[in-house]
Amino acid sequence: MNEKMDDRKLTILNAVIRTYLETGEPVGSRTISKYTDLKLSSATIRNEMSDLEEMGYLMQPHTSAGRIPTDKGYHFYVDQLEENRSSSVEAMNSLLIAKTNRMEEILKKVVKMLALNTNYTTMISAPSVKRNKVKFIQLSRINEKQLLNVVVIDGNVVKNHIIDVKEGISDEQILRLNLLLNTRLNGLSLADINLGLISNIKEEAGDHSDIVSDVLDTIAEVIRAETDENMEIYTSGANNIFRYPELADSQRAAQLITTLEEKEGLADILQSDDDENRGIQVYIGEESPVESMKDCSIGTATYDLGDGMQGTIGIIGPKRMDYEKAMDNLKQVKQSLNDVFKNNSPAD
Amino acid sequence: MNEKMDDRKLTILNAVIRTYLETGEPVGSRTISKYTDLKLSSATIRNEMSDLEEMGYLMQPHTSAGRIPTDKGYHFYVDQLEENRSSSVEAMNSLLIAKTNRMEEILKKVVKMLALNTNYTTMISAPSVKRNKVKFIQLSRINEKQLLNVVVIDGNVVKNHIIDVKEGISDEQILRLNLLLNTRLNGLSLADINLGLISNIKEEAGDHSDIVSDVLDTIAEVIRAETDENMEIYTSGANNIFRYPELADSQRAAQLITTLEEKEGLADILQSDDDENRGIQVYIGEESPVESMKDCSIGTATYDLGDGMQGTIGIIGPKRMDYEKAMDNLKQVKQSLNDVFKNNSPAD
DNA sequence: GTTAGCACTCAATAAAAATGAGTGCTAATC
DNA sequence: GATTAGCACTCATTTTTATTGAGTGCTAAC
Repeated sequence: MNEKMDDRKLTILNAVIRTYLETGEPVGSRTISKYTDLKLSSATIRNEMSDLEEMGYLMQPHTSAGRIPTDKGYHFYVDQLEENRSSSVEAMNSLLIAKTNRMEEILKKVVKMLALNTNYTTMISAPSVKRNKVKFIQLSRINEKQLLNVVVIDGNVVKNHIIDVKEGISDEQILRLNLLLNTRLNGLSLADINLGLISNIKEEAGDHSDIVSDVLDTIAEVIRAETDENMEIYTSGANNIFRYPELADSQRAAQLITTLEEKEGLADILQSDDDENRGIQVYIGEESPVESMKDCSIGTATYDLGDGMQGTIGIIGPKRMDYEKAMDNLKQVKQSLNDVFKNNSPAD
Repeated sequence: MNEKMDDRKLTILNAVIRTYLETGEPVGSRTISKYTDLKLSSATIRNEMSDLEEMGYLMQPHTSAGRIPTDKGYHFYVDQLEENRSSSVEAMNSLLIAKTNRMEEILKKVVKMLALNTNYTTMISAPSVKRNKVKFIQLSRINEKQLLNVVVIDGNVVKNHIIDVKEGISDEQILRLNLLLNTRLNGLSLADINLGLISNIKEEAGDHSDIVSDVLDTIAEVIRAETDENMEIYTSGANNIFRYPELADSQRAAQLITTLEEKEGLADILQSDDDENRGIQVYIGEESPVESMKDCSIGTATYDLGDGMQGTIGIIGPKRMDYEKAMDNLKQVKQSLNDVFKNNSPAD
């Protein structure tokens, strides 16, 4: 009963999976008997496949159909790939990326290119730093009743906000506030700015403590914006799900589209989990953290721009996706992003 | 042969269309005979419908089926509505909108709410001004080698950019540059900033003409970004297309999704066409400017924030959309947006 | 251990029949 | 002359039945 995975079984399992990836149809014993080198009759294959089914790698969609891989079967296949692969995708045209220097533009371009290359749906999360520190604060006058407040944090993320002031404020007072805010807040992270410090600063600010509140709100907002929870995420190639009949029926498609549009739970997939950044992660079927993607497979890779800034790229496809291609592409994009930003610090 | 549209025909036509809007099924004579007050037999209705078909308002999908409206029929119906309608949608919760003050957030929220309310796909274009003027320019030092350049234009659209400087620059020089740039450029539009002016400024800037170039580039970028061509557009409720079988088949759906994702041609629909801003525009079927929406109807309304800032809201649905509801909602959102911004100048 | 052979299963496809909503036309009625 | 009842006819849709064929499991022979 409890069979052991021998060499021949392995060959057959791989053949079945690879064939299924191509065709999307259950694959029968006769097909394999012809497809492989090992000259075995369909009957023998049949016995082996029966064993593989018992072992949990294959299954039949119904009594008298060929076999298709189970999630476990896919996983076995993917793990195998991961070991002895060498990327073969030609380098992405880095120039195309380097040309524009707005982070948002780059990410959109990358995710689009990836979707185009792979014919799958893709997503990318904007890089976010682990511990964001305030780098620079600037208040300046726009007119009598309005001030412009600019906050820059690590990674040159800039946030501006217009503050309405009721009573007049002199240029000198603005200067003083600038000095105060910068000396007290620069280099601090969100955690460092505690209530004691805040009331301290407000006291020093005197009349204009309300402006200080406003500035602090802005700081909180920009740092929060860079945190995992409301991570910026871009997607592309949603239409590609219609290439794969198993995902294209109204029910599933509507759910998927909704997920992608609302970006529900995508953050869960794209959070750059462990620092043990071991390359490429693959979620197959039920393993997906997101309900609407239980029929999909998802590949992710984390890219790193240095200074602790990192984000994640993801590819979403059917379970019978071309894992080799997907993984190669992920690896490639990851590398390209790392390279492009090595000597480059683009501002948003 | 050439019948005239009398009162009874009109009642019947309206009945047919209204019924079809509900059911999506071709509607037969017997249904109408029961549905309307005018006590007529199915046979009579049949004759009238036959006339209406000849006149181009109705058609049969196949020989022995009920009638469905033609594009012309829909149009007749919609035009009729437009005349004697009084909006009945309860006011959108303006507070919800007013709370946040980032334009982008507002638009996303509005378009989402609209999609939720109507169960159609919705879109909105960010308000753009016709003639953008520079309002405020600020250069400030981040550190030894970097300057932060902030440009504010009409409508409080803010753009910032970090400039790398090779050689050192003194605080005094920065002050001088600020003065120079502001005195020479404030209040000017893109068209006003010509080559003569540019070389003048550069000359005055002396050593730091390269910084001036950088600043000018930023100005060009921000003003260009606000122009019609790369108008910012937000969409929501793409998943709603799956509610309507006539749009939900893979073919059509994939095209629609692609259009929405890439925002191909949406700008054409949302351009706030004529200043003769006559309320609500409806494109039915073939009238759509976008290929993938030839099976849809599109309603648009232009909103106006004053100062010549205007954008457009749009609703995309099946041809048998609930025009009344859609138009009411458009009217309502338009009004709300106008109201909310009346005393409010949010910064992006 | 391998394979040929055979009975059996079952989704998918095709073909045939039944249904029923709706029409157009004609002749009778108001 | 407008309205209506009645009837034969059309045609998409649904239901039913048959046919096909890929694939399996099992057994017996090699």
